[in-house]
Amino acid sequence: MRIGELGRAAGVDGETIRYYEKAGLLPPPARALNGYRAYGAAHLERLAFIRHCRALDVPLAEIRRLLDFVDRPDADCGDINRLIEAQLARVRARLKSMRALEKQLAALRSRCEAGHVAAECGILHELVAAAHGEACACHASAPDSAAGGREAKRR
Amino acid sequence: MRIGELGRAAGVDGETIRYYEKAGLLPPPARALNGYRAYGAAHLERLAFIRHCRALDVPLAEIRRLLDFVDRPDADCGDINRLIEAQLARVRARLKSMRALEKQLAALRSRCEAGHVAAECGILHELVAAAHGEACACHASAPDSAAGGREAKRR
DNA sequence: GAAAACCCTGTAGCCGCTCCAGGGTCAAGC
DNA sequence: GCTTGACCCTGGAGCGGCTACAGGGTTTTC
Repeated sequence: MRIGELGRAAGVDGETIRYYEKAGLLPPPARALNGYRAYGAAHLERLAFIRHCRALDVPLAEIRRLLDFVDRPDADCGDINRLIEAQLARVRARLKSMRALEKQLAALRSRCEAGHVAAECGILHELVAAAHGEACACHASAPDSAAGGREAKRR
Repeated sequence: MRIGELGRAAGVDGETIRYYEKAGLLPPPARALNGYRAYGAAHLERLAFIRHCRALDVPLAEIRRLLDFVDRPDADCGDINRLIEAQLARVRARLKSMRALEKQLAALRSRCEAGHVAAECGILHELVAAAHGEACACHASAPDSAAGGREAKRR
């Protein structure tokens, strides 16, 4: 099948499929005489796997590692446990900071009644005051803000 | 004060401060004779405000709008309510999908006992099966994946 | 035989930074 | 006077995970 068909079957945009190919997640398919990519059932399966992992918010680099296990079924899979564990830890950390965030925002929301002018806006006042560190719970537990990644690469 | 001092005072990297200036969030400061940026107390206050909003995960574009209100204290602040409301809605949507995600991952984690080989790995099997759509709760409520932004701009 | 739908490659854009190259400046210590 | 190190400058590239577009070619449908 061609890229559009594959995309519809897996619920993925064609450009994204080409991106996965470039990123080394999908093997380059055969080409028809006109140069069009020609996919088979195996590609659909692999693509569905990738999408499912992405739905679990697993980064592409880890999906690549998972696919390695799929490709080498006799490898030891102890790492898979660790990988899932790490992903779970990431998600839980993010959840925790987001719950704190929600509280902050919910508290803010009720501080401004309609019809005001910015100078008297409770929300704005609260934000400015909080920025000074008064009564501010969220500086302590800020959201992870990109959370690591990328140490010691390049060059 | 110079950029390093400001950065230390606000807990922000100097490069980030220059980035905020380029992005139009911090007004360009005066310059010393040697070309060094020279900041005053107002800059520190504004920077602290920005960081506080970022801690609330408010996107820079919205912080820019909030700063407009700070700068024009006589403007109507009805929009601020809507802005906070929108941010809260974003956070809650993301929370919801992340809770589903956590469940999925936690369920996965117990599927593989150590010492296995990839071909028999419960996690891998589960992922592959789920990708086929069998017993998969997470396709229905996938994480927001970049969540919008960017419609109808450029050109 | 023209229009619409599809495909190709390659490149640039989004966010919010972070890092680097390749310079200049300035204070302290020898 | 000279080195060392800390700081500062500009401009540009990089991250992840796509998405969009320019500028072409092909295939299908009317």
